[in-house]
Amino acid sequence: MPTIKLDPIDRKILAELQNDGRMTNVELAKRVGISAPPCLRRVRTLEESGFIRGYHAEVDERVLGFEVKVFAMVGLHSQAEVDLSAFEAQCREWPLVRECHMLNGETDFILKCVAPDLTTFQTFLTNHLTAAENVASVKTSLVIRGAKDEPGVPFSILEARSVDD
Amino acid sequence: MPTIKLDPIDRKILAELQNDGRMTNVELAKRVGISAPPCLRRVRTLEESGFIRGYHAEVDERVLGFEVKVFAMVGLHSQAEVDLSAFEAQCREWPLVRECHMLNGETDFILKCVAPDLTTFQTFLTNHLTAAENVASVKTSLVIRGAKDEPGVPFSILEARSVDD
DNA sequence: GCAGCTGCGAAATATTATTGCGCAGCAGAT
DNA sequence: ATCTGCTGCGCAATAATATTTCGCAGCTGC
Repeated sequence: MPTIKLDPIDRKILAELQNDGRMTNVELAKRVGISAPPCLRRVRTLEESGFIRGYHAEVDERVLGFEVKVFAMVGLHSQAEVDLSAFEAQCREWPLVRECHMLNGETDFILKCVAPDLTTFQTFLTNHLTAAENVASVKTSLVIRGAKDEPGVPFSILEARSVDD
Repeated sequence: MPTIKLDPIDRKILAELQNDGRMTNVELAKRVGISAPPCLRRVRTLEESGFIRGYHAEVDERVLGFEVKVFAMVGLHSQAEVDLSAFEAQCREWPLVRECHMLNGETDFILKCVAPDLTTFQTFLTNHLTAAENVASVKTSLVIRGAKDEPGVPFSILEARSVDD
C-alpha cells in the first residue's frame, strides 16, 4: 500500500526472481551484490508491498494433457460498467479461461483459454461462453503452435535506459 | 525426454507448485501426503524431465512502470514454413513481445506486448513490427483493464474428472 | 556536531534441503 | 508359492539455507 520507491538493487531482485523464482536467498544476495539478511528483508518487503504477487512453477501443458489453447474475442451487448464487471466476474469463475483482458477497438474482451482437448473446449464454448448473459459474439482462434511465451515484463529494456530513480 | 507417467501425487505436486512455486519442500510434502525426501526426489524428476520448466516470481507490472499491454494481430505475406519460422525467431528477439502464438483463421499470429508507455510501444510498432520482413498487416488492441491473469493450466478440471492413470 | 533514521553485515540459531540406507510392496521367473 | 530384482517410501544424519539479533556506518535535519 504505502508508496515505496525501488532502488536499482530492488529492481535487480525483481528481475532475478522473475527469471528464477526458486533461487536461494544466498544466491540472490550474491547476484545483487549484498549479503543475505538485507536481501531477504528486501524480498519480504517486495512481497508485502505487492510488487511480488506470488511465485509459480511453469508447468509443461502439453505433457500434462492440455493440448488446446484458444484465444476468444468476445463482444457484449451492453458495455455498461455493471455488465462489464459481471462478465469479468463470470470469467474468473471459468477455470478454462486463464486470462481475460478488456480491450479497446472492435471487440470488448480477449480471453485466453486452455483445455485438455477440442471437445472440452467446444462444450465450454457453446454451453457456457456463447450462452452467457450479455454475450453478443464470440470469435475463436486456435493456437496452432507457440513460438514464445515469456512471463512477466522485459526488465532488459529498463537496464538499457538511463535510470531515473 | 523419457516417457514418464505421472501418478496422482505428481499431479498434486505440479498443481501446488504452479500455485505457489516457493513453497518449502516440507510444506509441499505435507500437502501431497508423503515425507520430504521422496517428495524432493519427485520434484527433481519433474524438473529434469521437463514437466516443470522453471519458476517465476509474478511481478506487478503497473507499479514497475509498465503501463501498456497490447495484443497485436499480425498477418504475413508468406506462410511458407521458412517465413513463419523467421517471424517467430524475430519475435523471440523483441523484448516487448512477451508471447507469440501462431493461429488458425484470419490472422497468422497473435502477439502479447508489454511496454513502459505508449510512446515506447508506438515506436516499436512502427519502426520494428510493422516494418519487419514479410509482415503484411498489424492490428493492435490496447488492454484497457485486466480482469483475470492466471498462469498455467487449470488443474481443477482434472480433479473433477475420473482419473485414468 | 549531535540526535534520529535507515540500511548494511557478522554471528548465532532455527528451518529446510539433501544424502545414505534399510524396508516394504509388487512383478516376473523358476 | 517362493525367490529375485525393481521401485519407491521414510527414518536418521548431515549440509545448506533462512531468519533473527545486534551493533555499526552513513545520511538528514537541527
